[in-house]
Amino acid sequence: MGSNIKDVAKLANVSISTVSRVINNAPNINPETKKRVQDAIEKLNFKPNRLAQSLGSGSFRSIGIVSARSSNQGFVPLILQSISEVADEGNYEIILNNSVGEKKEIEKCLSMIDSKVIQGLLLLSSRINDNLIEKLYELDFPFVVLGKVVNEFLSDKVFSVDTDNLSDCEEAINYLVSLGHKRIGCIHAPLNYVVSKERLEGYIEAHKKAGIPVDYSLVENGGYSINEAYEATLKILKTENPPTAIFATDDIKAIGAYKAILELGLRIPENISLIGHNNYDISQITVPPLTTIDVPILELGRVATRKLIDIIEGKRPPIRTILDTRFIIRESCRKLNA
Amino acid sequence: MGSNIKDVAKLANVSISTVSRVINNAPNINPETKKRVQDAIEKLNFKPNRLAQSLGSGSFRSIGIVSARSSNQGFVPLILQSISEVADEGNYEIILNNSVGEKKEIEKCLSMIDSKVIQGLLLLSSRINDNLIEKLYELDFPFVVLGKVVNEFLSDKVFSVDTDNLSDCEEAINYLVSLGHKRIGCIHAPLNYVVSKERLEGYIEAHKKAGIPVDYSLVENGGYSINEAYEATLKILKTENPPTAIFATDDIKAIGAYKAILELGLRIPENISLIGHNNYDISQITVPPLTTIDVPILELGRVATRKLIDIIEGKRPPIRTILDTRFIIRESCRKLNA
DNA sequence: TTTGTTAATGGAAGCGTTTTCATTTTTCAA
DNA sequence: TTGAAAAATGAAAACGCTTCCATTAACAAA
Repeated sequence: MGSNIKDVAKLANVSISTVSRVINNAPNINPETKKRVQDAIEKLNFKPNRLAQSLGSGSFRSIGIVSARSSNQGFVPLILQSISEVADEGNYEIILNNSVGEKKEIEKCLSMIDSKVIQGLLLLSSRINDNLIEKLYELDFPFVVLGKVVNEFLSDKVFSVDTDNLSDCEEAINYLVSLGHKRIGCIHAPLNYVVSKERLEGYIEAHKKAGIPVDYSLVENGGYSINEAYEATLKILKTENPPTAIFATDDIKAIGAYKAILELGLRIPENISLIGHNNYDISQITVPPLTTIDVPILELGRVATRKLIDIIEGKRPPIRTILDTRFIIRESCRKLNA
Repeated sequence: MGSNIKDVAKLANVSISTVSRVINNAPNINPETKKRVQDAIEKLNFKPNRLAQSLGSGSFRSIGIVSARSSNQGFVPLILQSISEVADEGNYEIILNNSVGEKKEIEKCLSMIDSKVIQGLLLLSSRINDNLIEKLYELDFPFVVLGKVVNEFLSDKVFSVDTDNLSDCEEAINYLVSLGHKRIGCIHAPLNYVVSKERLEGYIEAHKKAGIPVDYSLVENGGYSINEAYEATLKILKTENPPTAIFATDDIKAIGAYKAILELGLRIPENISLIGHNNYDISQITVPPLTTIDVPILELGRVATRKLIDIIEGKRPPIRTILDTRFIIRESCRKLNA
């Protein structure tokens, strides 16, 4: 209990340099010496003090996760799981930054960086005017963004992993259009997040391409909670000329929409077609099951973490990686009668 | 950029000891000296190297979270938020241990402890045969468990924060009984987690007290996912003598139950009454809204984290804290006709 | 043999703090 | 006015590693 490298060195009858070499798997060690040191380590149950190692080497091997950014609560536990997986493999610790509010978030990040606690940062999403991203870029600190960086100067300089939100949302709307829908509502998330804006843009773009004018009275901010989405849906459905279909940019919002639709005595898909996004578990279980877009959340976390570790270790991974999504047709949409 | 305590000392014309004292708010510093040092710190934008501080002081000020324990995915982001809040206040970092599987989980914990990375550990739930708890207790390492410790030797020695699952589940069953229900099903989580077992026990206990025999063909393991709960409910409903009410030990499972019930052409609450547990957002939005039990998740996280920090800092907080839950009657239950 | 290389190891100087102990300075009661 | 206690500060030894540099040993080529 409480042995240090010195004790090991003494027991193995070598210098602490040699012990350090064994610990770090350095080349050019006599196999016999190595064995002797390893035996001593075992015997003393020696575990290197990570703080001392870090101070000596200059790296604590840890990555920070800026998680409060993800408005989407279903997302977080899933992605943390895959991030942990990869971080563990690379022998990195994960330090959480859950600060709420941009100011506190930035403060906490800078503090962790300045005090040498973290070697890299993973942002779980990107914002439209992302001050943190700008700061990190200026500092030349290793970081990866999950999502698109919209700042025109930075967009091709910042490492990111993402899906193609624009086109997958277009696909969803195209599908509705192909079923004959022309009045399609949209419940989106707050637009200061890039992902939210992109999804809305996909909705708009598809309309343009189909030659259908967007009726903005059918487009509502559904906030972050089921309940806000419910309210937003209600609003849309109570417009003078209500939609025949609704696209929710997130399954959780779709859940709120279900509620509103049912409450007004309408049925899905008979009266209203509904599409979600993300393919959370719950989308399979709704009645009827929800047509949605599958996002490879775990893979997103894995790829991003690998990329971040590469950057930290001086490699040059691709700047931007786009992962595929998958449109999943279930039973929440129907063909509109002519 | 990259200044250290030495630079500050030089600029302020004092020794590094004095700078250290200022940083750490030690007593007995001349206010003028202090001012001078603070100015120098500001001027050089000096931020103490946390790793060096830790090595010097022997504490990195960080707590580990064993999170993969929580089978309950809705729980994690919420509680992480409140944990972060309190940890930030106390100037502690949060390091995530998301290892899957008991063996890896224990390994990772011990490794973090041995290598001095963490000063305390928060277990997001307890298991029936909890080897990690035993190990931590033997090591006399600071830790807090969210949930009950059932090992008879340890139960009154391990710090914990919890709610009274047994009695809140009893209350739920009592309510159903008061509505005239005698055949009540139960969808529970895997019983290797204490909380799952307790909730089932509450169900059983209430039956006993009411003089109603428990029919174990109505008790099913609903696993971790909505889908497993759905399957379990289906099984219960298809028994020869199906129940008139179902208690799901978690709202997520209740969602699975909704699906199964509706699918069989039954209605809630007309044909089947349903009660959940935890009062997640979604329970308000189901049709009809779900009667459930509110658990103060955020408060649970806050109290546990405060307790852990107290332990780390040598104080003696109460061994066990029980927080109140609240039975929330909504519209998913009805009185049974005689 | 001698020389040049490479493998294997040790010594010691960091890394950037905290903390103990000693020393100097100040304060204040007698 | 003195002396003891308290306040303020500094010097230097930790803390437990990594890593650079030097040294020795081994071995092959000349």
